Amino acid sequence: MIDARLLTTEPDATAAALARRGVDAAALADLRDLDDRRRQLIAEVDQARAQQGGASKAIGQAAPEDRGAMIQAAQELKDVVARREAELAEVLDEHARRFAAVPNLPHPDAPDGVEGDGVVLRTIGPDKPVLDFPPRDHVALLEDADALDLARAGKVSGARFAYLKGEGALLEFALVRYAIDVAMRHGHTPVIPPVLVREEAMYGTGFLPTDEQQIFATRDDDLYLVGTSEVPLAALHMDEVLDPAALPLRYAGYSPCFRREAGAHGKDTRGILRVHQFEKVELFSFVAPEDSDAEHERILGIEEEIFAGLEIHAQVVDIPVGDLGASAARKFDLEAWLPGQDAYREVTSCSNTTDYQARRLKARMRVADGDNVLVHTLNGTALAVQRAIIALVEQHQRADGTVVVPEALVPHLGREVLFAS
RNA sequence: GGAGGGUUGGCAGAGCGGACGAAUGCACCGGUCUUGAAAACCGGCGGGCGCUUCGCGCGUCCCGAGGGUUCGAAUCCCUCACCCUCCGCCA
Repeated sequence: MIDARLLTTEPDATAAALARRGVDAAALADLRDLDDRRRQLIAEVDQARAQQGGASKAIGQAAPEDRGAMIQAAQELKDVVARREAELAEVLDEHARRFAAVPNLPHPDAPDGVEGDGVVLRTIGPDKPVLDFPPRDHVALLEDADALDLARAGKVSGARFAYLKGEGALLEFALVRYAIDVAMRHGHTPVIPPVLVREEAMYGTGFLPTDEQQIFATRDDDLYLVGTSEVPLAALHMDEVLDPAALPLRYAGYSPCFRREAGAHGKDTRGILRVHQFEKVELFSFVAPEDSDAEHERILGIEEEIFAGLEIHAQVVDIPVGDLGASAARKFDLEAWLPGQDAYREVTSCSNTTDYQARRLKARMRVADGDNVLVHTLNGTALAVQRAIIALVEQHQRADGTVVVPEALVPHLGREVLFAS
C-alpha cells in the first residue's frame, strides 16, 4: 500500500510516478478525495466520542438521584456516535479496498516499458556456451539418467509435478547447501519457515487479494500454501517496532513453493521450468529506508555470485515499470541461458518493495526523536532449485549426456560428473 | 481428538462495571551524589489514528483478535486465535 498522504502532500509527483505504471490522474484525485473524507470523518467521530465519554464520566460522579436524566441524555449521544461510526466504517472499507489496488511508486531509475522491454545491464559467469553437438534439454538429460520422473508424477499428482530422483535429488541438496553457504557468508540467517500461513500473512505481503487465483488454499483450516518463503519471512516481523540497532535483519529461507499457475495453461508445459511445487532459497531483508537501494544492489550481488560460482552464463535485467509486481519499486532478474530452449529464461528475481509491503505488515523502526517509521523490505531469489538444475545441466552437458559439475558444487555434491553410470 | 487453566505496558504482575492507559517491582533512559563506578534518591519511560499557531501540545482508540450488553467494559456475554497442564495419537 502506498502512503495515502502523498496524494495530498505531493499530488503532482505522485501522479507522475504512478502514470508511468498506467494509473491515471483522475483516479488518484478520487482517491485523494476519499482520503480527505476519511480524515474528516475521523475528526467527527473523535469529537462525538469525546462528548459521549464526558457525559458518561459525569454520571459516575453524580449523586444517584441525579443520574436518571443524565443517563437519558447520554443515550442520545450514544446514537450520534453510532451513526458517525457507521459512516466512517463504510469509508474505511472503501479506502482499504481502493488503496490496496494502487501499485507501489516506481523507482526513478527503473526503466520505462512493458514486459520484454527489460534493460540488460551485463552478463555474468562464463561466456555464452557454444556446444559442438545438438544440445539436449533438461528433460532429456535428467530422464535418461533416471534423475527425473514426470510421467509418474502426472499419475500421482497431475501435470506440472515432478519426482526428482537419485542424482536429481542429490543435486537439490547440494545446490541448496551451496546457496545457503553463500547467503550466510553475506550475513543472512538460514531459516526454514512455515509454508502454511494465515490470511493475514498473505494479505500483509500483498499476495492477497491480488494473486488469489495463484494460491493454493486448504479446505478445512483457513490456511494458505505459500508461493514463496518471502511470505513467512516478511510476516516474521509483522506488527513489530524494530530496534534500529538490530537492522538490517537478513534472512535466507529455504522452503517448497506452491503455485497454481492459473492462466499459464499451455505455457512452459515441458519439464520442470514451471511447476506447481518447487523449492527455493529466498533472501529477505528488513532495512532502514535510506539503506534500501544499497541493499537491493547487495542482494543482486549475492545472486550473481551464486550463479557465477556455478559457472552459469546469465544476464542481469533491469525490469521495466510495466512489468513490475504491484509491490515492487524496482526489480532485477537474472536470466540464464538455456541451450535446450535457445533462450534466456528467468532464474532469479529481486525486488525492492520500499515501504509498500511494510505498510501493510506494520513493520516499523523505532526513531529516537519523532515518529516511528516504516522499514523497507527487499526480497530476492538466492536459488530456485528446479530452474537452477535446468540451467546447470543444460549448460554443462557433454555430448555423451553426462554433465560436468562446477567446481564450487563438487564438495556439496560429492562428485565431479553427473549421470556417468 | 478429550478435559481443565491461562493471554494486562520490554519483562514480571495487580486490577474483575464508574475517577484505569491501567498499581507495584525489574529492566531501560536522564539527573543528583561520587575521583570514577555501584548503591541510594529524584524524574522519565507503549502503540495507532486525527488535529496542530508543528512548540511543548490537544483529542480519540488500543488490557490476545473480532463482535455484543451498558449512559459507562481490562472487568459481564458470544465467537475465534494462541499458550500451558493432563489423557489419547504421532515423526
